[in-house]
Amino acid sequence: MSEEEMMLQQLFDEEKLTEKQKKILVAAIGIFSEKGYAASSTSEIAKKAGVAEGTIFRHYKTKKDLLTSIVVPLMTKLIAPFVVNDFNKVLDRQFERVEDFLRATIENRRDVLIRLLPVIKIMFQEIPFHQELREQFFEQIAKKIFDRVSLLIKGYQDKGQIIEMPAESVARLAITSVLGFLFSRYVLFPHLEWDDELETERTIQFIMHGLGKKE
Amino acid sequence: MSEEEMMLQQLFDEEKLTEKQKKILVAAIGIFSEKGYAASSTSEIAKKAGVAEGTIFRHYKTKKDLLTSIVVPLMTKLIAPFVVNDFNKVLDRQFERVEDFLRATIENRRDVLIRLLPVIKIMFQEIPFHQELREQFFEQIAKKIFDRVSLLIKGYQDKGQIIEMPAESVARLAITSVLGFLFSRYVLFPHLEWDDELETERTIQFIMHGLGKKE
Amino acid sequence: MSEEEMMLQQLFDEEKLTEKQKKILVAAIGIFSEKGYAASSTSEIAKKAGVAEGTIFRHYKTKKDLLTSIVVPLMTKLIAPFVVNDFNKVLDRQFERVEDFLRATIENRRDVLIRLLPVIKIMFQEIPFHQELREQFFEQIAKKIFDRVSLLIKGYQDKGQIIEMPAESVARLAITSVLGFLFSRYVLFPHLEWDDELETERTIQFIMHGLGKKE
Amino acid sequence: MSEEEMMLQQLFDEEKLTEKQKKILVAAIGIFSEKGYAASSTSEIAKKAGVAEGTIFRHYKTKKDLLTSIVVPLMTKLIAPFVVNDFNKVLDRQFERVEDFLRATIENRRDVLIRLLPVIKIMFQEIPFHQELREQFFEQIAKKIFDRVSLLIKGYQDKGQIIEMPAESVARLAITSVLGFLFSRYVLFPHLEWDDELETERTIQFIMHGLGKKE
DNA sequence: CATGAATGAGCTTTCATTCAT
DNA sequence: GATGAATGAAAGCTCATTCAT
Repeated sequence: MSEEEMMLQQLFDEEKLTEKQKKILVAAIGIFSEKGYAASSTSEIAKKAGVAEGTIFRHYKTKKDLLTSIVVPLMTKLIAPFVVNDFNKVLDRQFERVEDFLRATIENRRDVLIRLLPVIKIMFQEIPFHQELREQFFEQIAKKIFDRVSLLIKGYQDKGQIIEMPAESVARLAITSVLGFLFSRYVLFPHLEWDDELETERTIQFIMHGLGKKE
Repeated sequence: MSEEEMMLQQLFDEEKLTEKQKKILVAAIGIFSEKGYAASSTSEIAKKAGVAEGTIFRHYKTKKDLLTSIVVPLMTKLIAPFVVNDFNKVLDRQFERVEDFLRATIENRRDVLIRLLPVIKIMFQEIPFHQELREQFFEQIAKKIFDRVSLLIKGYQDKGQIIEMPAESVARLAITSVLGFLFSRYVLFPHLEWDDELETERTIQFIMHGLGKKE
Repeated sequence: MSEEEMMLQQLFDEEKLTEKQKKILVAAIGIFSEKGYAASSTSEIAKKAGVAEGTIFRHYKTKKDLLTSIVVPLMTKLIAPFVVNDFNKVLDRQFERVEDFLRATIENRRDVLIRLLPVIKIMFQEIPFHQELREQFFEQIAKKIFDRVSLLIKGYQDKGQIIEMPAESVARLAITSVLGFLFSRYVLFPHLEWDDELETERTIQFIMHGLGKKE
Repeated sequence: MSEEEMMLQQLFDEEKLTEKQKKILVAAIGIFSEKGYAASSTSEIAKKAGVAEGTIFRHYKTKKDLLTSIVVPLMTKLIAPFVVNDFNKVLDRQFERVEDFLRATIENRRDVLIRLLPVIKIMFQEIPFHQELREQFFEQIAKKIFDRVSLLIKGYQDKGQIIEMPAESVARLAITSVLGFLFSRYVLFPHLEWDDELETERTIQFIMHGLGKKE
């Protein structure tokens, strides 16, 4: 329960949740993430949460409401570091070199991501099928993160550290590389042995210098 | 219907499909891809296919069978170029430079990918929830492609074109970059305007040289 | 079943009903009439009809649909004699005296009413709670019957058989008297002993001459 | 609130009702009358009354209890004038002519009826489905009123004002005429324009002399 | 007294699957 | 082979009622 408690705290810290609500959320996250939203039944969630089925519907008007109550706070959480201005200002100046910035970002977000992995999985699974989630994701997350990242990129381009290329393309390439790493590491092949520090470093080096050998 | 016909031909060419079967498959792909497997009903598929509900179950014992009949041929299709030996031999020698190989591969697979996109979407959506699919995917696809790609990588490393790094890492970085591009292009932001040739080139350059500026 | 068969025939003669549909309708009429629409459960109807609950919903999309399918044909049936023109023409001329017309009308509708009594009960019970039924009732039934009856009244007024009074009032007084009789006879006090012929005659005499003694 | 207060006072004057109880009763009457007893939920009543759901069940053991607590006092109220002996004695002598008695009765009861209309509607809607209500209605109301009215009728028959006919029939004809008027006026067509005084008079004249023209 | 969270039985409805035609 | 009516289990959800606070 401790690990789950931490996940809940990460996601819902501001809100006041009763004991039953917590149990429902933990159970729902577990089952949604295991079977997918549509294939999960509220009765199964209730059983796993140890509450009556009616209790779920007292707190969440519909099953979809339950999904939303899980995914939307996640979105807020994910963009948090990009919208907190102080943090941004620090960021810009703190890291002279791109490599340092990348390393810090990956380190910084890694344990949040790991802890929230089940919820992130739900989010990506369900985004294609629920318009409101999709809209929220693109307008709240994608746009905001992109704006923030664009500024950073331009900063580093001005310093001559990053090649001249539209920010869109730079952002796409860098972000997919980082996410590709995390996706491989934690979703596709979590069962393999990973030297996290080494692979992080390799990913960063790749982003900076590619795979080609300089002669 | 022509576009769908082509998709079917791509996927099921060897098998003999009756007219009704084709309609069922096309309808199922459409609905599975739009709503997800679990949220799709066989009655809706039957209606869209213009057949009776019973007809679906005459050809596919269960709903899951229908899913399998759609996704498994796709897997076979996707690895085809990597297992056809002749093609491989050609590949190895044909492209002196990594860039040329990457360019050719992307070009080569792009329209297959586009045409099969709905089915690919279904595959990735459902893999997490169906063990047999997952196993098939890892053992048939991931492993075979990785083996093939490893050989290629070692070849280019021997030629001194690619830096020394374990093939696993090289493969991961290269593949996620290519897939990240295609995913951004065709799934996340298909509505944006893309200069395909230019972005392909940027992706290749990124894989080879990264984002860092050489001074 | 014979009595119920006749009821169904009266109500649904034009439509082709399968055996199961008939059973569902008969069961639904029985239970709706006994407990009221809202207090009846589809599972109880299914059990009484001897079909699976799903079967009900194959034929009637919703529970409300089932209600509508029962009540709307009744409305059509009830106004039938007033909209069939031939019948009307005959009516006008056939009965020289108002008394004869009233007697014929009561006789004519009595067994239809008795047979359809459970459905009529449902109709009046549910009209206050379902707008579409209410609208249909007022526009289809009330208006059409009133129009027809108004003409008759004016005819008899012209012949000097009925006092001068607006048709609305005449119609109201006559109709409520007839319905009041039938309501008392078949709904409120069906368990009392009734001399039907005698009470019919009394009702007619009352409509014509009232309760006051002429000296 | 004033109109509702008056309704409550009419119905529950003897009992001591707390503020919450009054709100519950008013809300329940409103919702029962609008949707019917079975289709009304206690939670909706609680919300409309502005109390917690539990509060309803503190005052009324069950939902049915709430219905009974509304309908039974109504019955008592409705027969009140017929069982108060003094009033009866007065009645008998006060009105020489039947017409005057009818006029006085209609006038006398009209505003009570209007004010209690929602409750009366509930009563008639639910009587068919609740045996205790039905029994109470027949034994308390119907019988008592009939007894009282029979006496009156015989009195007027003795005076030669009413034709010789069994009291049952006379009562039925007179009562259905009066109720038919009130039902048309206040339930079926309340939206039409009514000249109340005129229609009352017409109804009385009809009861006395019928629709037939005397030659 | 009053509250409202919690309950679990029961509701309407959907669904994959079967099978007589 | 194809059909679609029939099934009954299970779905999401509502509700009257209870009870700790």
